[in-house]
Amino acid sequence: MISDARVLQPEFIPSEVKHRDAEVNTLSSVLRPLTDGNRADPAFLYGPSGTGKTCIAQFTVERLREQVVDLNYQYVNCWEDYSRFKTLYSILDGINDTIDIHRQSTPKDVLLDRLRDYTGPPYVVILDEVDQLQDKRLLYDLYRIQNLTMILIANKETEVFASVDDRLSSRLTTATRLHFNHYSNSELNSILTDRVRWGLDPGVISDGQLSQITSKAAGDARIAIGVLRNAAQRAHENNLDIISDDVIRNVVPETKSEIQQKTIDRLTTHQQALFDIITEHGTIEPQPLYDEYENRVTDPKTKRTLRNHLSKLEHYNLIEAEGNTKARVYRAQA
DNA sequence: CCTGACAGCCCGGGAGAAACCA
DNA sequence: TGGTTTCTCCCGGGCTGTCAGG
Repeated sequence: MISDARVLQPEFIPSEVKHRDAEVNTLSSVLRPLTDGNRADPAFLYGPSGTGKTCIAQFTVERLREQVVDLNYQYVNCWEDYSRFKTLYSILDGINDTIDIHRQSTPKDVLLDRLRDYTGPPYVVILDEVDQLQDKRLLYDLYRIQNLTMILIANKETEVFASVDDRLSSRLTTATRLHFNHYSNSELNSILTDRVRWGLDPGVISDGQLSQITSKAAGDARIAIGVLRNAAQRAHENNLDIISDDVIRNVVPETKSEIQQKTIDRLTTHQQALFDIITEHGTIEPQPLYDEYENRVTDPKTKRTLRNHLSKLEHYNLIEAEGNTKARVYRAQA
């Protein structure tokens, strides 16, 4: 059934990408100075999830690396490394300059100094989910590093620029912006067709079934590929020779909640409790929310901390917060 | 009432200095 | 003396109180 599981994984980067020629070309031309050993202006990739931002960034840099003799690059996910320290650490890690600072008690901002002292070949840093970075001033510091080229990735353009101070935003306005739209159904279809050809045995899934998957994916390649992967896995577990319509139908909602669950798993128990209460109620006012939280959790945190958690949940697009002032209502994401 | 910016507190943990011990 | 344990300091990060503002 499955001949190559790798190509069905979300982090797989194909050796050629489809339907993003324009984006790849634009990004390549932005990065062109690197071929002469110079730094390139920052690029800013934004658009909804599953539209290929991360993939195209990595693909383009990889391809450039094959052409350019000397080029360092590092992928940083700012969701995981959301603090200034972690992001810097991760960036330094990309040039193997962290051997002697595996520790915390290094003098303040020695990490940034390190980076300033970097004199190697051009260094490209991909900052994914950059809107999750808690201290955006870091971007300004990074911008001023010689020889460092930034590729920023986020869902919404405004999320990043809103919380950035003026010095940086005036500079970032010159950054090349690339907007990624949802894939059309036929684009998704051809992406899936490739994955099927590379990853599955011939004949296990029909064209009609692929269309069935893409129509459920709403332009999100991550969902489409995830459904394909789960369907193949499920069919394999059930000892089926081919993927049945039933399997696909069952696996669609599972895959969607699986993707959200990945986000939820990264939350602390307190954050999860808040999230659970809000989802169960649909909408809820602050006070009842606090009350219920206190009932549900041993060793509850203070209201102040809950507000921190809630704004984080909102930032992660797990909940919505309506009304800025006393009419505040928390609402589960549709 | 409720929020969000700001600042300060505390905790865990690493590092280097200091103290201790054979 | 050399090796080992303890002390002290510093950092990042989570949490909280305060406070102005809606």
